[in-house]
Amino acid sequence: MPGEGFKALADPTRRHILELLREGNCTAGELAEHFDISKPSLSHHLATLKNAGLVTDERHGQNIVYSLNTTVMQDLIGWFMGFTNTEGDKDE
Amino acid sequence: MPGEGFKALADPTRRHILELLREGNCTAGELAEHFDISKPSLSHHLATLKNAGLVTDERHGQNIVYSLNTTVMQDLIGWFMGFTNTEGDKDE
DNA sequence: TAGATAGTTAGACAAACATCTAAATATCGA
DNA sequence: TCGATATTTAGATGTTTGTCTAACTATCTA
Repeated sequence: MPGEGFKALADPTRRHILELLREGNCTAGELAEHFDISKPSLSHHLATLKNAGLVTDERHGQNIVYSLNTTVMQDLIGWFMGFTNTEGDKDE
Repeated sequence: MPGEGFKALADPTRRHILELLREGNCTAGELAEHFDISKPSLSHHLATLKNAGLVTDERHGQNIVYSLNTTVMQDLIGWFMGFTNTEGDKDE
């Protein structure tokens, strides 16, 4: 059920996090440098993304490195794909 | 700015409306038959979708017919596409 | 024009959400 | 083990969201 994924995508900060992660893995601190919100707020957004399965985290010493989970991203894209090429489903 | 679109997609009822509209245009009343919420609530969801540009409405006599706006849908898909085939952006 | 039907707008309310500060946990280095 | 650094958890607060009922607007038909 992709519901959590869509809810996670509703917030612009979280979409921006995903865009940053697309360029490469980041620690929570590195991500925080890109935003004007407190670290606890960012941590909360990361928890939301993790809960939705969109990112994974892994501790490396003092840092926690976040990575994109493209598999779940693909699932969401799959939903959208149902809205493209609908002509093919009908009579054309 | 696709922000409104993503927010509109965050609600399961609204996603279901889009899925129904994908099969063909519907009046507000026809859509209402598929949900257990009041008509004002549904109307509010339709207004949200319309505000996001995801649907258009047109009055036909007593009825108001809602249609999918696939163009805006494509814009959202475009955002997702940035997350696929990222290998191609790098070294492969 | 009066009544019925289709749909929206207005206003209220509880639940969910984004944010903050303060405190806690985890790891590293001396 | 002690202090510094990185990050999360706890608790509070203001805003947004989804829902409702009641009332309103628009259109059709007799």
